[in-house]
Amino acid sequence: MRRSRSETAETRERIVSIASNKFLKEGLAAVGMRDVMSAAGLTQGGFYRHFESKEQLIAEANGKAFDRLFAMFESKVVGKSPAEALEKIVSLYLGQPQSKENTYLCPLSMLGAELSHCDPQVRAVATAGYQRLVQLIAEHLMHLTRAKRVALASGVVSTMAGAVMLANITEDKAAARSILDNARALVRARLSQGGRVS
Amino acid sequence: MRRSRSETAETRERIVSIASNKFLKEGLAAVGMRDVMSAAGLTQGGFYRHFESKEQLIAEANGKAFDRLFAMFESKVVGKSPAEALEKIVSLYLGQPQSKENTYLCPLSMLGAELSHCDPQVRAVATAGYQRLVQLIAEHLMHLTRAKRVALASGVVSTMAGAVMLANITEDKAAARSILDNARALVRARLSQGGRVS
DNA sequence: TGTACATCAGTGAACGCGCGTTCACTGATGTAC
DNA sequence: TGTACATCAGTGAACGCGCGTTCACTGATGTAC
Repeated sequence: MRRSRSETAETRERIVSIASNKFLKEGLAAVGMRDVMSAAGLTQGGFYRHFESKEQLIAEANGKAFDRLFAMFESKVVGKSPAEALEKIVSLYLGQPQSKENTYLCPLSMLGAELSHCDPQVRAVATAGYQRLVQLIAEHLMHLTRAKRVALASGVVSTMAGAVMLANITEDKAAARSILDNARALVRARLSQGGRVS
Repeated sequence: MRRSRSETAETRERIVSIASNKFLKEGLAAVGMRDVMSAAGLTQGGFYRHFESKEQLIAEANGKAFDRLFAMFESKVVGKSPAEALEKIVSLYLGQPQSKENTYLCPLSMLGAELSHCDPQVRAVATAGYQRLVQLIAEHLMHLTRAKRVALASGVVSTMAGAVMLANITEDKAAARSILDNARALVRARLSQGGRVS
């Protein structure tokens, strides 16, 4: 039975949102269309009224995940000094594996290599998310040329994404924690020298 | 038709070796038993004469990938000073996405999050590989207590694994290269200050 | 050492299953007059 | 504003497919005497 425009739009958003959470927690391959649709209170067949394919849903779900992540970062950082903001962003990013709510997760670290086997549309979303993360870090750095800020931020993002990914693989919680702590220490040490090479 | 003991052992090794390459390049989910067996010149049914399940093959294939990687590192590093050896290992690790042969790849960066959804056996192999990599880096560091060397090495491994993972997602080769270069610069800067926090 | 038998590596068809996707159908919503 | 019709969101069965795994069978290898 046909739904109103607003209902249709809400349903679509709900599907993307639920899919986003499921993909981030269970991986792209492990989540099927039936899983997503039934979690949204719908049946399988309705999926293709909203999306062309699973790949399209993956692309949109990851776009949404990035949007949520950055909105959360910005909300937690308003009014802070650049140094404090940077510290906060790093803490929030590295806190992903231990966060209780689990609602703000980064596709780069949660899906990682799986993204590299997706179609160009999905990879473009992932690459854009990566660049946005680098920009966010870079704009809180000081005393450097723009190019050097971006270069430093890029390294920091690699460290953070790698640490979260590795922490998720580790079953031992203490070991996972120390991976995150060590990444944090490395980032902090590198940032506190302000990009200088000794 | 039954094979001799040595033939059987060779066949088993060949299957693991081929599986290892395929998993690293295509991902765990994308590689099927038929793919592996036919690439080894065999038919699907024979698989279960050698392995109990796909998960067991994944565990052994990743174990083999780590063994190959570390053997390669050691062979390229013999007779070098600790500092040179460290530089070489970092270069080799970060060179994975651009290497022509593609025979020495690290499961951590090539499979990443996919490993965190595997069974405990596979995750244990991945965790052991991670620790081995940390040890390898740590033992080439100087002027620090053992605990500090391990902590620093852990951060370096996060950076390298993250950078390779991110570079693989990026379709633009120049962008991928700069991710790797920036990671390398960060690692180098951090190592050259010898673990000090300024 | 030679013979008789048990073992088992490898074959290829088949199993059950869940996947992504399609389809005919329903009935409320949107549109045209 | 009211009526008649077209649209289309959602349903649930069905499709084809490839997956991991099993199985009866073959025949060379290994073992026991």
